[in-house]
Amino acid sequence: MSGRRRSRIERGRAPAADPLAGARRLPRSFFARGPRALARALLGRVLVHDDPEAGRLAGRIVETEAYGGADDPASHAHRGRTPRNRAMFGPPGHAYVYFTYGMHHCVNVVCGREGRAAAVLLRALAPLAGLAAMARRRTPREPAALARGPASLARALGVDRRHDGADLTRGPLWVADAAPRREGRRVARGPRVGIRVAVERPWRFWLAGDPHVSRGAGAGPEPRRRPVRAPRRHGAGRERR
DNA sequence: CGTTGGATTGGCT
DNA sequence: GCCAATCCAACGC
Repeated sequence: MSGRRRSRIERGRAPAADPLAGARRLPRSFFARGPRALARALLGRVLVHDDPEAGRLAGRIVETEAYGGADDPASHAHRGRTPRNRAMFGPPGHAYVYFTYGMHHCVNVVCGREGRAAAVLLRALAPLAGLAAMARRRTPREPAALARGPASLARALGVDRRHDGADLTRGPLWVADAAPRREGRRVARGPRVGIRVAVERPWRFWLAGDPHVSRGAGAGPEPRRRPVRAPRRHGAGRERR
């Protein structure tokens, strides 16, 4: 949120000629914070992949999930460093891309400080550029579904294991600070999708009402804002991070 | 070295 | 709503 000066972005409807005009690449410092804070801060920013072949592929981040390290039983880094999760322990501002289910890739943004595992899983984007190229690689071609869901998102942007460990502050894969950021939407949160442990930690964040947010396998269509009795413990039972 | 199941998805019962 | 697809990381022996 620096007051950068730029001719006012098109207000109201505007030709999406170049949705990234004037966009700045987010610096390392932006990623140097805890996963929950970053998960929120990333909402509304734009993930960009200047693909050597497909050209510019980009979408606004509308859904994220925070993952910690040893303290987070749902994290890949829960049991320490391994060949797969090593990027999670590296410096912030890099990508942690993993392969799963024998066919899918998922993209994370590494955060926090080097040596301590933490990352934010990118779960859904509102496509902004390269829609045609994205549609070419995706099965449901409906625009709203092109990058809905972590594996769909990776597929749409052409991100795979080659990007594991990539520096987001330098390479073709980066995060832009582009307006309009949230279009007035509030940030909603709920349990992480597909996670069976630490369900009491609502570390999934999304822009309320955004049509590009994933259904969340089994987490219900539009998660409730407040599951009536959310045992919010005070004092004891408080965990770090 | 064998086994288990996954931060998922799309198509079909 | 259910389940197969399809690889391989993590873990147990």
